[in-house]
Amino acid sequence: MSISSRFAVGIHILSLLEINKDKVNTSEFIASSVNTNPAVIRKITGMLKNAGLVKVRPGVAGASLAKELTHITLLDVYKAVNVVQDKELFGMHENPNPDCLVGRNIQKAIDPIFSAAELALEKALGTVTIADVVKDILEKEKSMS
Amino acid sequence: MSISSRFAVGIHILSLLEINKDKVNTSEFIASSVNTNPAVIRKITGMLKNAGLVKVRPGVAGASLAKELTHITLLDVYKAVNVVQDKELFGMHENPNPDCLVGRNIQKAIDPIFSAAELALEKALGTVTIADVVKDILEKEKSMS
DNA sequence: TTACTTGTAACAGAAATGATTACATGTAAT
DNA sequence: ATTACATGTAATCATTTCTGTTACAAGTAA
Repeated sequence: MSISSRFAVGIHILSLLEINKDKVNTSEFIASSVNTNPAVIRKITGMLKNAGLVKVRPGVAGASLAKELTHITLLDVYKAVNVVQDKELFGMHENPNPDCLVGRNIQKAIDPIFSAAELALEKALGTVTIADVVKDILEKEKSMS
Repeated sequence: MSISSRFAVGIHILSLLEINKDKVNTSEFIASSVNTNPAVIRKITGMLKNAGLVKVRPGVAGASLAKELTHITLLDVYKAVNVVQDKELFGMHENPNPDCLVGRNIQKAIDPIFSAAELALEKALGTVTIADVVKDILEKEKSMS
């Protein structure tokens, strides 16, 4: 089981919008870079738009960043594309037996632990910005020559 | 999307084995506490056994802990029940376009970031032991009276 | 031999993902 | 206003994963 690739695609889109900002980034063009269907891109771009990360307008070709590179963290993207509902990274078995000491207390015992782990994950994502990713992409490109 | 509840169930099983260690913990009994099917319990218990966390024998009723409480971390359980393949917590879109600057570098750029986040998650799980969970369960029980 | 348990495989329904198609809606240029 | 083209969105489909369920072989002890 993996967290939906929407997250990775979201990062891809935002990086592309920056690196290719002088041209018109249609869903079709972005789709060709990601290697998927334009409708998939439009859906994800819509989510990024709702989160205030991207500017797009119906009927008008092209998307662009709505915020500064350095002010968009991967956590923002993660939250934007809804890959994990809040406090639900870890699935919990429902209805453990209330007649059992363990059954009636396990959820309350585990919950804060799962929350802490989830928070650690999000904190890690919050320290990286799209600017970092873009920089890295350009560096990897250089080092290929 | 959530990580399989096998993880939570695994924690439940191990806690139960400790708290109920004076009795015989058959898959049927455990299943009644978790509120699921015995076959599900046997499958998960089998995984915990393979990881050296639990003792079970074919034909002989009951399971028990194979290690000390304080030496079983939630990370051990997490790894044991195979809810997430190593380095695959975050799904990645396959085959981005190699003819695109972003497409051909995005994976290498994102990979270490995803790994770091995954590591942060695992580190958080590594700091908690089954002993902590058991203690918490007993405390929650007390505070209910 | 009997009674019971674990180990496993097979199968089914439910939910999520990603791709695809289709089309309504919106915009701008002619 | 008409035309050309892009976005927004819903519907559908194949695939995968999960959880539960059933069934049964194999192991153990009385």
